[in-house]
Amino acid sequence: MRKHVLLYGLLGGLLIAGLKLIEYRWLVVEHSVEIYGGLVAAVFAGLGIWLGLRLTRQAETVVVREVVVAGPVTFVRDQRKLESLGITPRELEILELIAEGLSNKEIAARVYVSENTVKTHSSRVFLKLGARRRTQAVQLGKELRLIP
Amino acid sequence: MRKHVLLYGLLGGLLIAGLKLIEYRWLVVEHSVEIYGGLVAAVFAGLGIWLGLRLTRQAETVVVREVVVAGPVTFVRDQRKLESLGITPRELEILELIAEGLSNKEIAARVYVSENTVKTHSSRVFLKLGARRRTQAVQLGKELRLIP
DNA sequence: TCCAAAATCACCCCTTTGGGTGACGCGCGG
DNA sequence: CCGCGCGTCACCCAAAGGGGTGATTTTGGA
Repeated sequence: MRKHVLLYGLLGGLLIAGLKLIEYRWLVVEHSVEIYGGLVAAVFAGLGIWLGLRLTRQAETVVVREVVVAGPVTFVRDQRKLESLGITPRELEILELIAEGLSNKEIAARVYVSENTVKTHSSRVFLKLGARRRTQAVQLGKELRLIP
Repeated sequence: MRKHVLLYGLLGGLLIAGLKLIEYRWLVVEHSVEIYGGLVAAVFAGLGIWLGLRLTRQAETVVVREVVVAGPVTFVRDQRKLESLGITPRELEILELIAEGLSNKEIAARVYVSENTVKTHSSRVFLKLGARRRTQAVQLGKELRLIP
């Protein structure tokens, strides 16, 4: 900004000097005042426009438009809810496998325990979730952010 | 833009007239030319700056920045997959209710049909999805973007 | 008007699931 | 050392789910 003012003043001074020269050398005629005024007006108007453009060049209005992008929603387990419900890690594991659509028998084979054990875990987790069916348990588990 | 030029000209004319008045009424003194030039320079410079600002006012730079927002992902049903699997609207409806954790009996009460009908629909939808259990059907339905 | 798809309902049979109870071992902290 | 929580397993029973077949009605379009 200060630089602009200095430049402005310098150019003005040079112009005045130039005009003085012109006035004393070959434009000392009648109506020279009008010509002089017109010249000054034109030059300074141009200078003003240039200066105005200069001043507002960096005055860019940055508009940040937020765009919702379907990003991979990172799943964060709600540990507090998990603890408040008293769901053990094993029970949660069984619930996850239930959510994958596996039967008790398949789950038993997956985690190397008997089907009866899987039934016990699932029964407990249903009790803690207040679910009557495994589909309901899955729905509740997802709602409560216990499983992805 | 044309308006600006006209305004500019008009103001310039008025200024000239004003200056003429000043010159002939009470500023007919020595060095009046310098004063005259200074005035013209100052006024036109101001005018130029104003004009420059005016012209560049609408030169806004819009920066679009994409921001990942964990927004509620709007569910869009995959109609093509639905058709390719030959799943009827009614069957889809039943699948949705299954996904909500309802039993066949509850679904029957909800849609005002017999439990046997619900069983038929669910059986068909399981067949079309290649699911053996309702939990698996739900999981597949969500994967295939048939249900939210 | 007639056909085909969709929707509806019923019955049988078997599997799976859910609920309840009881029991055993293991590890940890009082 | 004893209790407690957790994980494990077993058995029983009732309810729900799933597969198959067959049938009727509704409905939308050729």
